[in-house]
Formats: sequence, C-alpha cells, structure tokens
Amino acid sequence: MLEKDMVYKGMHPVNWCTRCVTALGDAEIEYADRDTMLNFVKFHVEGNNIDETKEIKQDHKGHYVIVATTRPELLPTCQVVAVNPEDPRYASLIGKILTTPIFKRKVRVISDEGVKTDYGTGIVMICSIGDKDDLEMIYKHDLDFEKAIDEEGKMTEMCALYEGMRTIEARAMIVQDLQDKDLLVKRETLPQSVGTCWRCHTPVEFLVKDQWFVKVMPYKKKIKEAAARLNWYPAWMKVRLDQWIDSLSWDWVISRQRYFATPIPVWECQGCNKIVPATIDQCYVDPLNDDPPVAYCPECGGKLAGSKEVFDTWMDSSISALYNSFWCRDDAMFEKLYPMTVRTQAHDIIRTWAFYSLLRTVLLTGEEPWEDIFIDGHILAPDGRSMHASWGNTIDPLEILEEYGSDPMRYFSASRGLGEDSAFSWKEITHSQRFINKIYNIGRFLENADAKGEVTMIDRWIASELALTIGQVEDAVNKYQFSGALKEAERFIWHVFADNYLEMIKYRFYNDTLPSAFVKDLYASALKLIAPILVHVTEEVYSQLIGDGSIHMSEWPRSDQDEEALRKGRLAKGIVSEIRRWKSDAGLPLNKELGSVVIYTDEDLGELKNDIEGAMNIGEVIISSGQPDVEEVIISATPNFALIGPTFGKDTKKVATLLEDPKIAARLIEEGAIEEKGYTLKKEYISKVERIFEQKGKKVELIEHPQFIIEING
RNA sequence: GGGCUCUUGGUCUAGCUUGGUUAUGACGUCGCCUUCACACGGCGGAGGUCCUGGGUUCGAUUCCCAGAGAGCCCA
Repeated sequence: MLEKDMVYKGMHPVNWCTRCVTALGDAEIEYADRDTMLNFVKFHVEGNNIDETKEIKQDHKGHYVIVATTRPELLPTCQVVAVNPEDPRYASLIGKILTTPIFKRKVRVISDEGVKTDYGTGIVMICSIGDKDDLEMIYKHDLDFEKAIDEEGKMTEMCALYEGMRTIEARAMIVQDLQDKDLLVKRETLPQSVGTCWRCHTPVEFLVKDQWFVKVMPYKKKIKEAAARLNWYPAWMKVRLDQWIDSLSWDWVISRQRYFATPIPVWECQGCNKIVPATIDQCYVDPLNDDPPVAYCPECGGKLAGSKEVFDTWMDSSISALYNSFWCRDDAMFEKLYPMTVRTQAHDIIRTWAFYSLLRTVLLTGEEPWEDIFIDGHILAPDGRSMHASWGNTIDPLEILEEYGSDPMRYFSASRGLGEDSAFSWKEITHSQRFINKIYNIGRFLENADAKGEVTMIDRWIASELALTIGQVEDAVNKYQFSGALKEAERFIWHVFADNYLEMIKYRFYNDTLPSAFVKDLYASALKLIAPILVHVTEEVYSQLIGDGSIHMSEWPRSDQDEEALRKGRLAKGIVSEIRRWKSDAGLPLNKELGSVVIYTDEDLGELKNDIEGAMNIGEVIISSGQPDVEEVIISATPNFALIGPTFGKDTKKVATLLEDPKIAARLIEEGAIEEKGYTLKKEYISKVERIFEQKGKKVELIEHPQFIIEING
C-alpha cells in the first residue's frame, strides 16, 4: 500500500490524553456530559467607519463585538473569527479586522454556514484546536495549526505569560485578566458533552502530530460499491455502514504511540526523511531491534532510524480474511478460499472491523473479502443492561460451562434473533437442559432396539415429517437464522418424534416388530440438524446408536417425503392426540384400556389401525367411512373471513352475523347454499361449527374434528 | 443533536416480508396422569388494551404517518 501511494505520513490532529501522554483512537473516547462556562469576550474592531448596531457596541477603546467561547485559554491561537453568512446582525462585519483581547492579534472576520447563529452571540473564534468544529474550519479555510497546549497539557511559549501553566489554571487566569481589563462581558453556565480519555477521564485535546495514514477519502465510493455486493444479514445493517462511510471526513490514522502492538515496519532517514520499508522476507520485524534492509539511506547515505510507532490494532484485524485464506503464503489455497464465505461479527464494530476489512482488502485485492456478512447482537446481563463489572451484573461463562456444560450455553446463543441484543436468561439454560435430557433419553430408549421389523405407513410418515423439517432447517440456516433452525429441529425431535411417533410405535418395540435400524437412523438424521449447536449430546447419542465415526463428520441428512404417508400419518397423530385429550379431560389414566373406538373418516386408515390401538390401548379400532348414527345439533358457527371479506366487502360484518346464527348455519350445511337477507350464502363460508350429539336421547361420546369423528365405546 | 433497532400474558419471546378462524413457544403458576426412555416426563387450564394516537381497509399485532419509552452506534 505504501508503494501504491495508499499510505502516507503527514501532520494531522489526533485525540490526545495529556495525563496518559498518548494519542487515542476515536473508539477510545468516552463522552461525558458536564457543565462548563461560556465566556462572553470583547473583540475590538479595527478602523473608524463602523456602523454601530445592537451587536456592535462602543466603549472607551472603540467599537467591539462580543465573542462567546468556552476555551479562552486558546485565545493565543485565534486566527479568524467566523459568523454565519445568513446572519443579518453581522453582515457589515464580514471582512473586517478584529483585535483579539490580551494577545492583540489582528484577525479577519469570515463567513461560514457552519456557524450556528444561536450559539452564544453568533460570533465564534476559530482556534487550533478547541474541538472538531475548529478542525473542520481549519481545513476548510486553510489555516495554520498552532500549538497552544503541549503533550503534557501545559501552555506553550506562544501563550506568553501563561506559558507553563496547565490548561485549567491558564483558563482561570485569562478569565481573571479579561475581567480586570474590562474585556469580559458576562459568563453563563453551558451544558456540554466532552470527549474524555476512557482510562482516566481527562478531557482529550487535539494535538497535531506526525502520523501514518491509510487513504480513505478517495475510496469511499469504491467501498460502498463493495459493501453493496455483499449479502447482509440482517439487511438493514448495511445502512449503518453506508452512513458511516458518508460521514467520514478524514483519512484513517493508523499509527499509535504505544508500548506494544504490531510495530510499523519502516525505517526513516535521519537526514532526508526517506522511508525505507522492511522487505517481505524480513517480516515479522521490529525496526527498533532488527537491522534495516539496507545499511544507509539509499537517497542520501544518511543514518536510518527504526520507527518507534505501532499500528492501530485494526490494521491487523482488518486483513483477517486475507490471513486466513493464505494470502501471499499459498497461492493455491488463496485461490480456493478467497473470497471467504462469511464474516460474522457484532454490530458495535461495523464502523471498524467491517469497514476497515472492506477498505484494506478492496485496496489490496480489488475485491470484497467475503460473500456474506452477518451481524449479530450482544448478550446483555440478565437485567437487560450491558454487562459491567462495576455494576455487578456480569455472567461468567466459565461458571456456566462448569455447572451446565457448553451445550446449554450454545443453545442459548443460537436461540437469539439475529442482529438483536438480548439479555442472558437462566430460563433458557433450564429449558435447554431439559431438551438435552430429552435427546439423551430418546437415545437410551432406542439403544436397546434390535428387531428387524417392516417399515410401515407410520414409519414413512415420520420420515416425511423429517424431510419437511430438514427443508425448514436448511432454509433457516441459509439465512443465518439459527434460532429458527433450532426451533424447527426441536419441535420435530421433541413434539413430533418423541411425543407422537414414539408413543405410536412403542407397542412394536415390545412385540419385536420395529424396524430398529430404520428408526435409529432416522433419529440420528434428526440429531444432525442440531449437531452444530448441541455438539456434545448429539455426538454422545450418535456414537451409541450408529457408532460409525463422529456425527460432526457425517453427511448432512436426507429423508424421503411421501405425501400419502404424510397425510395419513398426520391424521392418525391427530386422532391419537384427540383421544389422549379426551382421556385426560375424563380424568382417566392415559393407558386406560378402551373397549372399542369407531373412527369415521373418508381416509383409508387401515394400515394405521394397529398403531392407533397400540398407542392408546384400545381393544379394537373400527375405521368407518360412514357417519355415526346420531342426531347433531349445531350450537355455533364461525365465518371464514378469508372468503367472505373479498366477496362481500363492506357487507362482511352483516354476512358474518348471519353465518354465526346456528339455525342459518345448520340450514346452510344441509343445503349447501341458501339465500338470506338478500345475500347468497355458501357452505364454504363457514370455517368451523360446534355441535352436540344425541342418540335416542342419550349422550354419545363423540370427538369432532374437521377430518374425522371418533366414537368412543368404553 | 443524527442514524438504526426494539416495544406481544407475571417474565422472556415467535409471528409482521405476503393483513383474515382460537396470536407461537418458553419460564413460572394451577389441575390431572407414577404408561416399563425421560416426573428434569406427559396431558390440560388460567393468564393478552399485540406501547399510544391517527390513517389506509369490509377487516390491522401485521402496512403507512405521528408520538412515547428502551437499547445500540455516532456526534
């Protein structure tokens, strides 16, 4: 980058802590709200033909204007005074010369739209360097950098009799002197947000120092184009990067004055300042201890001195994609691995890691470092705030690992929505432990199965359910929605495979008609879906059931989807659930034997008859395509708004009221379509009806479902 | 001050892209069930102004606008 002129050395203001005596990166600044004093100071106007106005007054020394400043100690560096061009109060002042108080410097009044008319008196002095606004003005109007404050926070010799004082002392003294000389009009308290050193909370100063830079300004468009080619997850995170790039107004300062970090691998000629970089085969190199590649300056023969500065740490981390793909070390690997598939990081370092990575790799290779970028949130303390040792709300992950193991913690991490911060929750740990326990116990149950039974309809059903789940997990993972993948896999394993399927095949387990290998294999396939999250329990169970290498090295699962099996299996599952619920409602044990049950349905459930009997301990299940011999009375009906809304528009409510009438609903279901109050009603406008059943005046135990009716004969 | 995000039973949360039956699940809570993988289990119940206001619409948790509160990033 040095050779390509993308890196240069130049004078530039840096954030500086006068207590730690070091430069600070922008990220090391903490803003603190505090009160300061806004001082209203007289600046006398040069010349005689002055129009006196409300703002331009006169005292015994002549005409003056009032400038407001929070930093009177920077008066010695005041080079210009600025007003807003739109400000009518000072229109006549633009171009005039003022005399600075005490230091008696002649300064010009300039206009700049950046001046806020409602700050102080609307006139501001531009000093080097009070704040970022000053900095912008200095660049914009090509002013000199003057140094009033040194590295240790003391006033320099240009501050005349204030030289050697600390800034706070100098400020107090100057205010006093201004007052004594009748140059101070008034003081006001002003709430202010001050940048402070993150370590010692000393307010930071801007100091102009010799620094190394990576050019950013010429490449903003290029970086935004590269960012646009990435797939962002979540998509809105890209907005943050774009706006950050737009807001940048300086190149990237990459040098730091620190004790440790990666040394800047260059030597400088003491005579002519020629830069001699280390050669590639010299790396890694410490120019303070290692010899330069040439003994003397190739330009002037002068003595070379190694750089004492180190890199901003982002210089290292910004090329992680290049490093990890063996850039400059193994061309074949680089060709294969680069660009990398995905960058994963949190949202707080979009402006640093993501941005600098894009910048460096685009400048070095001409292409973006990854195909996808996914931005995750932070884990907050259980109280919803960020974790701080001083707040006493931290969670030590090592304690969780020791007490619960890593699977519950991984479960928690994966269960969070992508990109959003979320509070750590012990409940999730509890829940995940239960799930892990479930996974383990299912494994223990299947472990002992060794029968070689036939694969039946219900087995093909669970295989089809698995196939659907695999698809859902794939969709979620492809969008980096691990929480969705986890949820689908858990739903299948716990609530479909264990709660329903296992209950329906248990009787085959005990009468040795289970196709054990098939069931074990299917369960192992399901475990693969969550193996990347629950790495240990899945490995344990897999090794017990399959015992053929690691689950983490196995093929991604596949399963056959059979529409007929899916339809019939779901129906059987629904029937079992309904009977179970009925037993529960009746206060019966779930294994209470039932004499016979008649199931009325249009579907041919012959192949599932045994499974229903086995699951619910029923003497005999009779499948009938007819209707039970009972009288039905409709007691309520629910309209199908999805149909009647588009059909009836504004009249939807009236029609809905008609459909809800049990008598109308009964007639409608009987006749299919009827005319009522001028509307043509159809049977399909009713989505659900509630009925009761009677047989010769006696109550009949019927379970009603849209797809079937169950008649229970205890 | 600017940007982005969030607000859903006691607590946490899914759904909102593509508006429509009874709003998902977890933790807790209450009741029932000791069935031989698991009582750290199973089944069921109670518990909701889907932040507020306005708009679009026959219909808004979902779409649009405004506001309030919270978080993060920046200044």
